[in-house]
Amino acid sequence: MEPELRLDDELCFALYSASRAATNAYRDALADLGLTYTQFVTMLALWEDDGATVSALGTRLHLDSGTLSPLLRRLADTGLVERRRDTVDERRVTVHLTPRGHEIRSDVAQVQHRLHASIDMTPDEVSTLRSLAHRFCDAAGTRDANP
Amino acid sequence: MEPELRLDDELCFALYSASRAATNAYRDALADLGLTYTQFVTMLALWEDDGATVSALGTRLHLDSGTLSPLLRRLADTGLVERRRDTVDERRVTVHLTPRGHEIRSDVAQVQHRLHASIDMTPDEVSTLRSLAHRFCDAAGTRDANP
DNA sequence: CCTCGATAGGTTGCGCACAACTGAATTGAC
DNA sequence: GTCAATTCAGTTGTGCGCAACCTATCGAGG
Repeated sequence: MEPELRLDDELCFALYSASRAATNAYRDALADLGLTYTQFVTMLALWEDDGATVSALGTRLHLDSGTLSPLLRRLADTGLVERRRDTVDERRVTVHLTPRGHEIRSDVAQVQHRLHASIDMTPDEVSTLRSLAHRFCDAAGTRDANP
Repeated sequence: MEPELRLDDELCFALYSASRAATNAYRDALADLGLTYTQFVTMLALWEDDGATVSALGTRLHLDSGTLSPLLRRLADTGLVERRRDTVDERRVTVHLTPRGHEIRSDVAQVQHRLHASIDMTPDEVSTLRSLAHRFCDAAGTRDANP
């Protein structure tokens, strides 16, 4: 007498599978550049906003310091970014691209272009999927704060 | 001179964000039932196919034994499933729902129903998003084995 | 000043995901 | 029948993702 609960009918499972499929599609190409998937999206955020604070990156990527702190340490270890304690407000840490961090941008763009081309979906489908995913994000992200 | 590389234009980031938003939406309700998100989808698979082998679950969920082995151990520890070494082929392990594993199905169905209702999207949008996500999965999942 | 609350970033612990590997069981070629 | 290749589940190691917690710093009110 249960309603559905069919795995393939669940939107959440479709998104979960699609997200991991995307991550896996990127894995090898990004590994050649010494990046993981999350490090890659963090670099995307930094190419848009070099010198952002850790919390600004967290807002942009929906990640908290528990994820970002060690991730940024690894990006610093591999020489792609540099972390500086803000002199005005010493609680803040700003993240800056190194020359090498700027350099790999074109390599990453190539990887992107190659993977986009290999996906057998029309531009319309891709566009619809992307905007619906954003809509879902907004709809699900509105946490009800009922006191 | 770089193409785009805008975070919000990237399909992969939209899927990655949406997937995590879904997981987060489920987290609290599932925690009340003693489940994590991956354990929840594993239970969905088992309610469809009780007694499946570990590798069958892996195929269904796109997960490998490195993820499933410890996960199934935890589900066994909490008394929701039982693992049995197949007597015919002793390499195989079959996973069986316990009475408690069957019991919580209705609770999980309620959680699902509640969360589905709280998403502010039309049935059409949900349906389109789900089928496009499946399409993306298939398109990205086809790994090219070029020797 | 000084305290109090809020904020920023870091650490710890747990549970995924996945690669790489291990060992046991089975299958296939001969 | 024997042995090499394959299959299956499990283990190890790394890197997220997130909750819970910690410390240091800042800002406002007294």
